[in-house]
Amino acid sequence: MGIYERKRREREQRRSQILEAAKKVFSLKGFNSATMEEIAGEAELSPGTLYIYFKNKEELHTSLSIDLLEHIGNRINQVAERNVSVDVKLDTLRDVFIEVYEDDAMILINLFHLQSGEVLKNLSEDLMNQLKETSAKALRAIKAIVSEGIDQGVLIDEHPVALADIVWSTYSGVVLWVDSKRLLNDQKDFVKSTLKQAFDILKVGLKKH
Amino acid sequence: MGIYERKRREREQRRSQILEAAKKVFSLKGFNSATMEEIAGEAELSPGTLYIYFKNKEELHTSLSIDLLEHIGNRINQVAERNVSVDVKLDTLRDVFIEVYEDDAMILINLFHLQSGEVLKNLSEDLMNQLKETSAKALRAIKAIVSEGIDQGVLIDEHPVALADIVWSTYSGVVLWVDSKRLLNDQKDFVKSTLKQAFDILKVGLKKH
Amino acid sequence: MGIYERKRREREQRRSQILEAAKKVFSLKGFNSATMEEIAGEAELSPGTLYIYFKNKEELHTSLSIDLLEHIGNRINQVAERNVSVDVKLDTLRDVFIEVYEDDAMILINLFHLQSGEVLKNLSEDLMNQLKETSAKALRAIKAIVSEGIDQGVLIDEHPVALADIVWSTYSGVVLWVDSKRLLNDQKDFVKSTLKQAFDILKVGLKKH
Amino acid sequence: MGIYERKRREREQRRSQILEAAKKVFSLKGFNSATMEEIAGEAELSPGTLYIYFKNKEELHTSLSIDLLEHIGNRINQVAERNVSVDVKLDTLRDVFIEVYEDDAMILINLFHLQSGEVLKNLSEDLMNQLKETSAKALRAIKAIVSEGIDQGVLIDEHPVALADIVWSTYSGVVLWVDSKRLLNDQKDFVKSTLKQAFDILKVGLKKH
DNA sequence: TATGAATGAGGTTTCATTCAT
DNA sequence: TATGAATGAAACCTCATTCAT
Repeated sequence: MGIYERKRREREQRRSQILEAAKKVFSLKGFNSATMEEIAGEAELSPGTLYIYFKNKEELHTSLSIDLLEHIGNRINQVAERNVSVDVKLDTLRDVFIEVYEDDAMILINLFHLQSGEVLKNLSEDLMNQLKETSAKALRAIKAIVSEGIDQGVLIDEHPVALADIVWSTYSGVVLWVDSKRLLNDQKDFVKSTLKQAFDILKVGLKKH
Repeated sequence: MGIYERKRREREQRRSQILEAAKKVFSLKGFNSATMEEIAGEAELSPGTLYIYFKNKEELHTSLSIDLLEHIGNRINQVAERNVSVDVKLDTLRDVFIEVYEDDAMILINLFHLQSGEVLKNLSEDLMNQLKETSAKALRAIKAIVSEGIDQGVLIDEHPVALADIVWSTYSGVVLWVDSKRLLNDQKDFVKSTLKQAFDILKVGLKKH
Repeated sequence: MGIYERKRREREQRRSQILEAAKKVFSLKGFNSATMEEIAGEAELSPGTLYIYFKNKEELHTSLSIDLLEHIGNRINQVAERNVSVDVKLDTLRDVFIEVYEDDAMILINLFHLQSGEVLKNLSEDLMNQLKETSAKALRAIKAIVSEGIDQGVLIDEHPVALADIVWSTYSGVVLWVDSKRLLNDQKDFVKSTLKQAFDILKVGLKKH
Repeated sequence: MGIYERKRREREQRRSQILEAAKKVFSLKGFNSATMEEIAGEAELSPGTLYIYFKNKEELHTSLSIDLLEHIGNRINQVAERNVSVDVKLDTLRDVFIEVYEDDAMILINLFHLQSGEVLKNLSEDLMNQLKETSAKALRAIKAIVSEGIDQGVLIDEHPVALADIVWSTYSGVVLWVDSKRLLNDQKDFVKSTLKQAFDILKVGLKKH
């Protein structure tokens, strides 16, 4: 391995190290209460180093979101490309959503909160584009499934982009709301079961009757 | 009018004056970027005065949310009490949601963001309870409609509380997501049309087949 | 009773009412943490009213101190004027000090803390003079006893003013120190017993041998 | 000198720099009127830097007191360990007290004022313990001298802890009272002479007759 | 005289970000 | 590249005091 390659890997590894730490701290404290110093400490690095790899706090946070979005997009694409019926695909999509939630509940919640304009203001154009693209990709993956259903006459005859939005909205809505209900009312965690139920209902609603 | 009554009205009016200003500034800047000084300026009052009427920034923000939640709850109750079929009630519920969004988009968005635990930490127990209660009330109103449908054998045979959660989740999900899509992609505002579509699909999904 | 006389009495009573409340609150919270609003509340009056009777917070606090100083001065004078030996007078003086401490520990402590220049800066010249005079009066009363002892050849041959200062210093020193020891070390209240002991030792030290 | 050692020294120096500035400003204005910004200015540092070295204003002030207390404790211990008579030790103790006053009058006065519970509220448990321990150490040093005298039958047969309290009380009492007399009556500074006199009297009072 | 809502200056503190080493 | 001490702007909030009623 050449010296250049080794350097590149080291850089890559540092980046991951920081992202891992950031994930932990953001999950625990939320965006505003998390401090760069704390993230640096968690990553066993100094605050200054964080700024070598990420332009600012917003970009660090957004990078996390992009990574998760990318992961979600990939998983959905896998579903879309499988050689099964649309009906099964919708069920599998639902299960992917649940699985992602189970893996990384807090980051997912933060991702949906990022949908607030407030955090997006300090992003560099570059990262903003990346975020847009990754987000769009995930949506396109959903749209692919929906489109297939429409083409086969299985799903209702609507604009597939709009339907994909509704699928995604249902996802974020359930996650945010049921999670916050837990905070407000000290209830148990019903996110998974509610997600399942919501998507079962949604599937019926989407079907041509 | 007695002096006592006049004083009470003046107080009430000051409070509204502050809430009105806060609504404007929070809508424009979001919770964190909005400053108490700016809100005070907008209300043509001094910063100190804000703290006579509201214990801190969080409580001022939450008061806005409570007011809106109360309004929503009332509107839903009106729907629930009408002497029409469940089918019509669901359509009217959808229209109420759309109407509320049209009246006060930014505050509604802030309300849904409040579902993040971060803002809830500095609330007095009193206001917290008020928030919980108002929130629960709105949910109960939805549940009433759903329960009626279940009892009449029109809607699917599920726990009405869970169904109410799903209805509300759909609402918050669509509002947050489609709004953020606008921010991300500079698209036009599709919230209203998407809300309509989402609830039409949801209604079908909820129906017994 | 004429209307003028009644008004005067009412004023007097309001003043006492405020002083009483201030004593309570200052004792509980100390000078800085006590707020004018809280004192007003305790006196069942409005904040504004306090400023009719006292120019500012410092003057209100100082008025309390002056009242206590006056009381101490009177009690010492009673001792000085009694027809008993200097030896007995010194013992009685000691007992007066202990008694005053028992009656109003916190105000006495505040009085000694007032000896910090910080509180004295906002006083009107008028009140400052009053404070000086009352303070000097109490000291003169002690000096009278000490002088008598010197004249009779019972006490050591020193400047009586200096000796009076030492007596008073011992008083304030023990009260402040033993009280703070309680705060620091959660010890029991040894002020009274230590006062007794300190003055017994002091008496021996003052005596001509 | 290694890099680690140099860094440590730099840190140490910064700390001293801040303490020095704080001493100046607290002495001039007293605890409440002194502002962190002013101290920062005096130290030619930014306000934020102060908070790297001291948790808050109270801790900065208390650190000054602890340093002085430590110094006093050391000086007394030197006296206690000398190979001279108790009588000489008591005289030397008195001279140490006077010397400390001469070196740092204002900080000593602030130290005695710290004995007010008000300032102690924001202290970390750690610093609180440090304060307690340093304070106890100084007292123990006095107690050692007194105990020796009691054991040798030179001093009166009392609990040495109580006697140490009385010695310390006399110190703080004279310093605070005579200093405040200067403020009140614009008198000259009699603290040193009064201290001398007070301890001479005290010594006689403590002696077995 | 009494009220008490309103004022607004000013203080402490936090923390993202920089930069000399 | 990595460090981490230093920065300094800016925010929240308090509360003594005022003044129109």
